[in-house]
Amino acid sequence: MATIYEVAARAEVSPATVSRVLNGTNVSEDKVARVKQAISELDFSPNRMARSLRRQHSQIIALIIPDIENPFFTSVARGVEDVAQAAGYSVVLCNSDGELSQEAYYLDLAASDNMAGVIWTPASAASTLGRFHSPDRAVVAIDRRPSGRETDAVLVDNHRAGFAATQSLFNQGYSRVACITGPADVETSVLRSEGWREACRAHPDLQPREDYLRYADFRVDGGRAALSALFALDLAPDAVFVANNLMGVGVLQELTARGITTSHYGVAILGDLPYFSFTATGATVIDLPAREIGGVAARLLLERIAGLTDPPRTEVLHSRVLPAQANVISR
Amino acid sequence: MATIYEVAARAEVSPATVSRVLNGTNVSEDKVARVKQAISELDFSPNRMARSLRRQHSQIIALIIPDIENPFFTSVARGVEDVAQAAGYSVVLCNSDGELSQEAYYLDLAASDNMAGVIWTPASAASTLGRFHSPDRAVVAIDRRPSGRETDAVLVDNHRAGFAATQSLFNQGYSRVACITGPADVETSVLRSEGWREACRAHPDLQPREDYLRYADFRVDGGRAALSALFALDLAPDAVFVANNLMGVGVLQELTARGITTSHYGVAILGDLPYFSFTATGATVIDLPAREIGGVAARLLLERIAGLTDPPRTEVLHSRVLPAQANVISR
DNA sequence: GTTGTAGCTGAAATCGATTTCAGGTAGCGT
DNA sequence: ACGCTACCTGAAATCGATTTCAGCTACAAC
Repeated sequence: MATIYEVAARAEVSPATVSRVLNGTNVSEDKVARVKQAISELDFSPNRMARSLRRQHSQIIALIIPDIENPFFTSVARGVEDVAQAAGYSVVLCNSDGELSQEAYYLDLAASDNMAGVIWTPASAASTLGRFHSPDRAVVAIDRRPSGRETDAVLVDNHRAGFAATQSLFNQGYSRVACITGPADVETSVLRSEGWREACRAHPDLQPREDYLRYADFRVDGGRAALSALFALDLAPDAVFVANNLMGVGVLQELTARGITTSHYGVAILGDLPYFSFTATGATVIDLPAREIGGVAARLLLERIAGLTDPPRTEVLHSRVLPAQANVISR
Repeated sequence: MATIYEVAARAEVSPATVSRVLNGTNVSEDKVARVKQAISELDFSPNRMARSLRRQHSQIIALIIPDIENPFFTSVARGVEDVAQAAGYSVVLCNSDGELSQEAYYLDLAASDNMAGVIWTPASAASTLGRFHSPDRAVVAIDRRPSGRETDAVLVDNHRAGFAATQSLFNQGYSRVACITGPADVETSVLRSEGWREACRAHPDLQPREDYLRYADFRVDGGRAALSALFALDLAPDAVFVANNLMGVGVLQELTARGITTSHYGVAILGDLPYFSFTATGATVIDLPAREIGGVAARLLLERIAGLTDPPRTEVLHSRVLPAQANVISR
């Protein structure tokens, strides 16, 4: 691959001038023309490693998420990529698997690779930026916030979504509504379950039963096990609010296994599963604007990369309750 | 962030020695100790851009796929990432959207970024590596092959899978089996439909009808439209083999919309949809080992990066027909 | 005692861009 | 004519590692 020196030689200018042409600063017209000519003749494209080394940051954004096989994060990734790519940045995908050690590994990587910025879903409330923490490093949190709140964040209205989901179950006539949420040390989990709790309180003849609240792991099997445990209670609930999409799958699996249909058992799931649309699960789904979340996060990050120094901002996007049947044959 | 020079100064050795410690070559024990001490005191980690510039390739692998929101490719990505990460490489995710221009953009990027290698699903049979083509660049194709066949490839037994899927529909008692496959210029599409054709031929009292073969786009809507068109034929088919998972969703949508169930209409889908397991779609699913494909591709790529110069290799992984009910309540 | 070999070590070159610094030229005002 | 900007330009330093090259030491063999 050609270098800037070969271009310079061919155009009979100095490498500095070539660089200036590349970066659009003041160069006389005839030299610009000669350089462009040489560039195309040599099929030259600048070496990004050399550029990054000199500039002290690369054109790469790290996206750290807990599970790339969860369609929610896939859509987020898509949103991030669309915006990032349009701005000339590439996205490195990093699976933390929800583990602090993996997360720390990737943050370290982002630092030693001088990546332009990081968009991440902190694995837990205990997550920290480690060595990536620095005033001039761009960071945006997605879906949850890290322990120190000093970064930009893009969130959904978790509390309200939990409330609305639970509410809709009451409206459907159920009275003993349980809640299966994520790990207790994840902010998102807690907010969603508090939405549930509040909706229960608002219900006149019912106190929220604490044994109706189950902390699981945001995964299929965890959701399934949690529902199983709920069934073992003396007075089992007759409906359940599930705080993420995968646990929702687990719940539906368990119901199917027990031969129970959603016409007899209320299910509201926070977060959708694309391509499920043709099956009548009968569950109420609260739609999360995943792709938009990614897009907004990327935009905030790019602003930081460009040097914005405003105090941390938080964008809250809204979820949307889909009526129990709307997920049938839509799309 | 500390540099190798600061470490050298603190350990009272030359930068060269620090580098040697970092890379595990001959250094006396006491200096190794001093250097390690200094490294940990300064919390030093080497700047990967500088390293990449000097070494002429980075520790980054590009993964170019047509659709990150397709669970098949998501699983592939997961498989690639697991293997790559264990070897100290990161994965940059690139969505080509099946378009040659996007694909070319990312290949260019991989070249100008001196990425260690590329794993890709060529957008079409017309895809070429462009400027990334070079004897000492590592490349592995996944799922399909590019026009020149000079790279390693990881494929599935497309022809056989198409044959088996079709066969299973005949075995279930259907006799007019149609086929909905992908674009005609994609190798994978063609092989799968040829599997279908052969299975039809093998059936004594039936010639494969060419109007039963539909080329679509591997997407939901395309599958749906294709089935719709099949229904419009004089003698409509009574079963259909669908050549990928998303088109399978489209087909199931269309059937649901028409109030037809899979007990009256045969459906065999090549490629599964994770998390669908709890719904009894009644469709026969041919499982593809997506994650394994990614893992194998990454392994082949790493071998090339390490300098292997054998002639191009092709690994074929096997699909597996799941009986029509096995996808209910599994997992 | 001399020579040879093996193993360490540091100085300096190198990777390919960007950027600073120090001119050089041209045009304009007085 | 002289001085002042304003604008271009190229030489050289720079980013932070790796790697070559040559020198040094220590020890063994003859």
